Amino acid sequence: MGLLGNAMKTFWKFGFHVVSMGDLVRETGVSRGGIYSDYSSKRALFHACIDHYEDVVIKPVFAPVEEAAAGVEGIRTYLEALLTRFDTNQNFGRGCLVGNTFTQLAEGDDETRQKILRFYARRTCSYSNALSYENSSNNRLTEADVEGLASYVTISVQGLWSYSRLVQDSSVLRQYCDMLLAYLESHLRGTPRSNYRTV
Amino acid sequence: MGLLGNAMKTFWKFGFHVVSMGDLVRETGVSRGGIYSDYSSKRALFHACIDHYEDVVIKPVFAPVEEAAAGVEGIRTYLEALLTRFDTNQNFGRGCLVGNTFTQLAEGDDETRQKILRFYARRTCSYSNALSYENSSNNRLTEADVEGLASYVTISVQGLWSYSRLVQDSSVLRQYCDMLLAYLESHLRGTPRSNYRTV
DNA sequence: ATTGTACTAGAACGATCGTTCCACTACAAT
DNA sequence: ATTGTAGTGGAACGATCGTTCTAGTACAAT
Repeated sequence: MGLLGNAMKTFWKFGFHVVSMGDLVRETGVSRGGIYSDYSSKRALFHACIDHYEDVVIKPVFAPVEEAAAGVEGIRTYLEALLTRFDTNQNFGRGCLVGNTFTQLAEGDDETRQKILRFYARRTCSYSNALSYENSSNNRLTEADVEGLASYVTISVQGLWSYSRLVQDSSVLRQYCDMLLAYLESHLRGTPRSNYRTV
Repeated sequence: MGLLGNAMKTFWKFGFHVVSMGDLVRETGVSRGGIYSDYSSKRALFHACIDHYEDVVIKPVFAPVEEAAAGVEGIRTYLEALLTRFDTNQNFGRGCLVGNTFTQLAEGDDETRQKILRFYARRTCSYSNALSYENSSNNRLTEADVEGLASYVTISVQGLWSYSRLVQDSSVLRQYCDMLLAYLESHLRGTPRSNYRTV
């Protein structure tokens, strides 16, 4: 799996401050010298892990949202994949590496903070595109409404990831996803507003 | 403000692992000996801080949800109070002490984990009671639906607290609350389902 | 065969950690 | 006036931290 992958897993599970270089040496199988020849510091390695996390963990599972014609179904596919992970993978109980990180940001660590902000901005932008596509069929919502809905999804999914770290089985998470998706559909797929007004 | 209050603030802002005993001495104004005469360890102090947090931070602002006839309005009042805090207080940017903590739980720290689980169980139970009261006027939802809705609120509010740590102004949080409350109302206050079926 | 590269295990560095201890002070109770 | 209590500032403890360094090994390229 490699240095980066194993380091990512370790940070993901325990958090930056809890993980020591000794832990990393043990979990990655790479010596101290080997780690420091590739990364200048524990923090630099951690930043690389965040990038790696977005590439190998988030990107594949998030891909359905980023398709041109994603719509609510794209978001549904994403959430289904998340729930499957929670059920079948060893990833259950870890939450989201990025989401975990910003609850333990040291003051003044603006580089990490900016990294995280950009991460969430990309998610929200993708949600916005997906929902905008869905909305384009009947234009029930204004663009501002779609943006608001996209932020709603970002924050809700943050809650979902967080909570997945705490609970033991995924049924409550599954129910949460169903309700979230029903909410999106009720906003986007219901009878267009104009019909309500003119009838 | 006292030892407990200042220690709580410090842990809240930076997280358990980042805060050192030296930080606590500086921030609380109490000497090392003074702290250790009251609490057996840093961890014991932290646990006391979580209890103190629930008492002095959560309980007052959460009270409207726990009233007998809370309903969705009780939850609205709670969320409004949260948003006001985010806007006016120095608490902005800290998130929730409990929510922050479980993203950085060390493996095997079951005592803290149980503390956190109980915290969220109490929130969900209160939401359930509040929503059950609202539902009692028309019994639109089953008891199981009300439970599901209560979990939905718990997870959503977790997302809200988390995200409050990241964003700079509260407008996106305010919008989130409005949408969440509208969702609750649409489930509880709409025309009873039986009407849809018989008409 | 030699050189260079990449890596290893682990010693060692200074710093800081949580914790304990000590001598001392302030002050209320007797 | 004496005692007891509670707390102070700060030294000191062993442990562990992130980081650097050294000596040695494996192996591909020349």
